[in-house]
Amino acid sequence: MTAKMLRRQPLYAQIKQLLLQRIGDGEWREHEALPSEWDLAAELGASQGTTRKALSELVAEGLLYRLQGKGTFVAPVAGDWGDASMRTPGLFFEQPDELAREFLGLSRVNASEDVANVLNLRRLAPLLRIRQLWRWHGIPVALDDVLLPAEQFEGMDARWLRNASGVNATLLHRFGVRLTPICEQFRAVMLPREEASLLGVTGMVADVPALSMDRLSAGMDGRPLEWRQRYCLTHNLAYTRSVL
Amino acid sequence: MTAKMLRRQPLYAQIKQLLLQRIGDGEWREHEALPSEWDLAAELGASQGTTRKALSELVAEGLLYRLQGKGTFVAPVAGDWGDASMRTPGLFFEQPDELAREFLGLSRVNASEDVANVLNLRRLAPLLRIRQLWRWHGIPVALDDVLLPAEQFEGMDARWLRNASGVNATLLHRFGVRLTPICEQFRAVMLPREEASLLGVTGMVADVPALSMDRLSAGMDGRPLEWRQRYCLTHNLAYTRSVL
DNA sequence: AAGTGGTCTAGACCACCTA
DNA sequence: AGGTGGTCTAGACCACTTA
Repeated sequence: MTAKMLRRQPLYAQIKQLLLQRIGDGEWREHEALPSEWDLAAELGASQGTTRKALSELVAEGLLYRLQGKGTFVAPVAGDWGDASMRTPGLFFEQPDELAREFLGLSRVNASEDVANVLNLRRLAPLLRIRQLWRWHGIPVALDDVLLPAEQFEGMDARWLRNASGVNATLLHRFGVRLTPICEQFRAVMLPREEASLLGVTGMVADVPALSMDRLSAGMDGRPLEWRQRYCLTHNLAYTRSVL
Repeated sequence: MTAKMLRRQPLYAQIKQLLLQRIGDGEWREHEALPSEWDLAAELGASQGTTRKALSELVAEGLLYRLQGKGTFVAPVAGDWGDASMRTPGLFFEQPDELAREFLGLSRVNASEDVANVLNLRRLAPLLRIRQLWRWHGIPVALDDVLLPAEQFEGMDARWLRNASGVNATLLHRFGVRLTPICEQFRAVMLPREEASLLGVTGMVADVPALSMDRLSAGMDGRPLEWRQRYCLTHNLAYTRSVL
C-alpha cells in the first residue's frame, strides 16, 4: 500500500536496480545461478512475469545469461576488448586470435582539462594510469592507457593488474565496478615517439600511421569513470567490431 | 489447433516477421502510426501481451518507435552515418554538426575476391559502386564507396541518389531494402592517390594518414547486401560512435 | 518426475495524449 | 471521455535439463 505511494519507478525497474546492486556486491559469482524466477518473485513479492522482465533487461545489458531448463547465471565480465578484436582486413567473419596481454605499469598523473571535464573531476585531479600492451603472435599490435580517478580506486595494486586477465576484471573483482562503454572516437594519427617505442616500431621509418581509439566508459550508475586511449597498428590487422 | 501443430516458431516471432514484411512492403510510411496493440492483437488472433512483445523487439531493433498515449510509429531510416558522427576529439558529448552530402557518381565494377566472398556472389560478379563525399563546413572530411550486388538493384538511377538524403534512404524508398550494420573494421592508412584527390588533399604533402572504415551491412533477412568503404580525414575531427 | 526458463492468455489498472 | 501505450497479476502450458 505505502509501497504503491512511494513508487515513482515501475516495479520491474526497482527489481532490476536491486538485482544490479546485489550482483555488484558479489552476492553471486560469475557463472553462478541466481534463484529461479519463481523463487525471486516470491522473495520480492512480485509476479513471475514482472521478475522476468527485470531479469530480461539485465540479460540484454549483458550482466546475466539464461539457459533454458538450467537457470539464470551471472555473466563473466567483458574483457578489455569487449565486442572488438583484431582481424584480417576484409575477413569480417574470421575467428579472431586471442591477443596476449602484457602489463606495463601503474602510475599517477594529473588530469588534463579534457579528461577532467569528461570524468567530472577538478582540473589536475590525480588519476591512475594503467598501461598495457597487446601482442598478436608475439608482435605488439596495441597499446592501452587506462585513466581512472585515483580517489575512487585508492589501494590499486600493480600485482593485481599483472596477474589478472585485464583491467575490467580487476575493477570488478577488487572494487566491484563494472564498466560499460558510452562513447568511442577513432582517428588515424602518426604514432607519437613514446608510443612508437613501446610498440616496438624501430628505426628511421618512424612515420607509421596508427589507429587511435578514445573510449569513455561508465559504471553501473551511468557516471563516466574511465577514459581509455588505445593505439593500434593496423597494417596487418583491422580493429573489428561485430554487432550482436 | 492446426496452427499449433504447424508452429515451429513462437507466436510473437511469427507476428514480428509478419510486421517486418508489412513494414518492408511500405504498408505504413515513416512516422505513420500502426494500428493499436489491441487492434493488431484482435486482427492477428493473439493477446495484447504477445503482440506487444513482437512490437517491443521491433522497437529495440530501431524499426518502430512508441509514444505513450499516441501510438506506435514507423521509425525513419537510419542515415548513412547511423549512430556515428564527426566530432571534436575529446569532446564526447559535443552536439555534432550535420555533414553535407555530395553525390559523386554511380558506376559498375566487378567484385574482388574478398567482396564476392562476403556478399555471397561469384567472383567478378557485377557490382554497383556509389561514391559520395561528406563535407564539414564546406571542407571534405569523408569519402564513401558503397558496393551493392548489381543484380538486386537493377534500375538504380543516379538522379535518385543525387536528390535523396543518402544511400540508405534511396534503398528503402526505391527497393524496399533496409540495411543494418553487421560488422565494422577500422584501420589507419596512408590515403591512396585517387581518394586523396577526391578529398581535396593537395600538393606535395601527400602523406596524410586517414581513417579507413569497412562496414558490412545486411538486409532484414540477415543476408549481407552492402559493403561500404569510407575514408575519413581525422586531423580535426574524430569518427565518433555513441551507444544507445 | 521435478525444476527451470519460455510462451501465452485474459483481465485489470495506470499514465499520458487529444479532443 | 476515450484512445493509446505501459505495468502487473494469476494461472496455464510447453520445452529443456537433470536426476
